Amino acid sequence: MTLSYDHNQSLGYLTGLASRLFNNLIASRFRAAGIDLTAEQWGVVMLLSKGEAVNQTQLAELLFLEKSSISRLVDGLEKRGWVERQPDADDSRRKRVVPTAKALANAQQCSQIANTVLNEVQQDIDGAELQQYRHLLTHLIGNLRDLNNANTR
Amino acid sequence: MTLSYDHNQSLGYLTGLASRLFNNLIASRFRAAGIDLTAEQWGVVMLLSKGEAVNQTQLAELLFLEKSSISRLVDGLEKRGWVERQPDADDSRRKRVVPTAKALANAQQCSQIANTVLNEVQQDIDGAELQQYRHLLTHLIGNLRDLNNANTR
DNA sequence: ATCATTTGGTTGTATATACAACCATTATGA
DNA sequence: TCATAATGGTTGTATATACAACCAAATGAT
Repeated sequence: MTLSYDHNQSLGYLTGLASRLFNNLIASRFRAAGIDLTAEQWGVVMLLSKGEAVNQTQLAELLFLEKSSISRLVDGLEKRGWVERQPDADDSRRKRVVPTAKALANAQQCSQIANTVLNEVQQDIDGAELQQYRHLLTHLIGNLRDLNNANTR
Repeated sequence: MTLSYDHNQSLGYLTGLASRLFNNLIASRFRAAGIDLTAEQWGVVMLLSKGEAVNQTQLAELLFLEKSSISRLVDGLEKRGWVERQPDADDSRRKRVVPTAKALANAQQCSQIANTVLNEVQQDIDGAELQQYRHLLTHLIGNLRDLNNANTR
């Protein structure tokens, strides 16, 4: 059967593949360094360590994830001792997600590993091209968000 | 805490986000068209419909997925009636994964939907830029594959 | 003040995926 | 030919994620 759709040229497919490879690589580097953290979990720990988020709703907004996904991500992090859920004094529905001492002690090293991976992946690519690439990627994300929202509403 | 790592500029994070948005959008368009297929499943049905793969090992190679992931993907497709597992005459370990009549009848429409999504996502982007982008993305995937393999071996 | 709505989170359920252990079958080499 | 290795798949287990249904607390409108 002949289909006009060409998977290997499809941005959707290529992007998904790159994403998986990225996450796998980060996870395996963390593992090798004795850090029990997935790429996705690192995103959360990072935001919390930087103080860019203090509760789950904020995490969901920053990471563009469903609140239920955040809930489970935080479950995993709590189980592994990277974060703790604490009650919020102002609003008892809210839960403060606080990085533990372990998180704060390891964030720097994790950050370095993540940066190293990034540098290795980009090593043979021209900086200006990369800038251009990131710019277009961000643009695509904007389009995708709009299209997804258009469907929902 | 100050970390050198900048998530919102990180290719890993951005790529993962784009990937999710892509898959969600495709899935929701299929759903809207009454097609019970995820973006990932579409990849399999597409390869089978085009005759680019006939067994699970080939699917795994083309999609860069673990054989166990393919196994489950095919389970889902079989359950929904898109494919059938058939014994291979030459090698009884192998299983032929054959698209059903339903798959063949719907592949064209799926292909169109996937193409439409792609076009909408890229609509306001210059063709040459897009070409450049895809080229770099493919390059990045190559680097990621090398790095992942270097870790494994 | 009261009732309806919104908000912050959790839980049930389903798919996507990796990794490791396993099973059966085929291929290889001594 | 027989023992060993390689191959093709499946299954157990764990995480990531979406969506829908749900609960409790806070907000708002009358």
